[in-house]
Amino acid sequence: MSLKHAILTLLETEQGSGYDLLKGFKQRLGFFWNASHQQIYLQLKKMSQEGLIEFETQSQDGKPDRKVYSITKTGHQTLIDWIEAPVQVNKVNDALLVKLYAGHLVDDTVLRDEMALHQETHQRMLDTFLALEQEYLNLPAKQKASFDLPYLTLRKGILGEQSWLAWADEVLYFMQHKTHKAV
Amino acid sequence: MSLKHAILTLLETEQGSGYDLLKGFKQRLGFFWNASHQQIYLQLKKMSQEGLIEFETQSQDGKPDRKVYSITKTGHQTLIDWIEAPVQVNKVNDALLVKLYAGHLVDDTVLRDEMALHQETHQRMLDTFLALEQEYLNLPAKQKASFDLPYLTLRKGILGEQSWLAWADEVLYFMQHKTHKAV
DNA sequence: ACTTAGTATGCAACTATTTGCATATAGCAA
DNA sequence: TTGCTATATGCAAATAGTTGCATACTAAGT
Repeated sequence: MSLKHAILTLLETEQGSGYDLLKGFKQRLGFFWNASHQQIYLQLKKMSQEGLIEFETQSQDGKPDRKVYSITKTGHQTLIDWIEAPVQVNKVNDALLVKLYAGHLVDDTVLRDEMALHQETHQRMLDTFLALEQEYLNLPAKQKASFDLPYLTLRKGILGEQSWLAWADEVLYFMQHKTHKAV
Repeated sequence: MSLKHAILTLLETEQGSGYDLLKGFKQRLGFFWNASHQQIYLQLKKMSQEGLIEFETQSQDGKPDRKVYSITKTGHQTLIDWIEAPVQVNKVNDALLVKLYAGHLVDDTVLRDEMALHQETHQRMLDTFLALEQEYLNLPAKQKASFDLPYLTLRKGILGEQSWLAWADEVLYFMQHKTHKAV
């Protein structure tokens, strides 16, 4: 399980509430780790029971209390131990490819429309990543050095999306070609 | 849930036992859908209760009985309905990237060793996919046409692995560069 | 003789994730 | 004033996936 370790990673940089972590997942780890708010709040509860993190309650006017979590020494060591133990190569379970595999069962337009939808999303993600890359590249050298490892994860996002889009071009080219023949 | 639909996809081509499906996942859908034997047998049981598939028991000498499953009309329609309804863009949860993100907490060699391990696996996968591609390209035109959609999924595997390896080169180059400076 | 890999199926317990519900306030736009 | 987005937290039920165990026979290698 790595949601635990992803949370520890975020809290290692700075303390925050469940809501802060949710934003952290969306903005900082979003292209390689996804988690819903339900998952995060439940996990935070478990982790504070295990002593990996601790929290302080901040009361606020009108709004519900904010629980600000921070990492403990045990949590810090748990994170290091996890990083040092090898993990399995990531498993892929991609429903779109299952659909394509069985695509002969449906009309071509069905697949083309769905491919186009996914293409838009991936293009938007690539644009976001490229903008983040520009931000990074414009930083002064000293700050750049402190974000070097996160930058490498961003590069994964960029290369991954570019590869996805290159593949989509192949698929859509092929489908148009096939349709022309059929007509 | 798509394990159900991945199974229907395999049974749509030809009937088979749980063990046959396990091999089908490893050989045919392995680079975009992974499932353990425990998952498959349980799912087959549920799906036959739902009427999506049916089975015939074949007794064998010495070995346990083989249950040969085939898709029903309901199952066939369920698969088509699923293909026609859009699915979400695939979510990524990649532990290796979480590790890299928090990599400043450990010695550089830890990350480099783990990257090298993953690199080997991805290289082996790419080699397998390229061999499968050659097999496909050497088929006579008629057979080629009947495997065109599965071939597109194979292309995804090839482009994906090439992209992964290109990224790994960036990461390892960066890490060596950093080490030289530190020494 | 012993071990390993392959064929063949399955249950049980646990862990992880999704979906739906529930509450409560504030600001902004149509 | 109605709806949408954002802030802020959480429970409950269902579904999905992993890990460990269990059985039983065959064939090939050491």
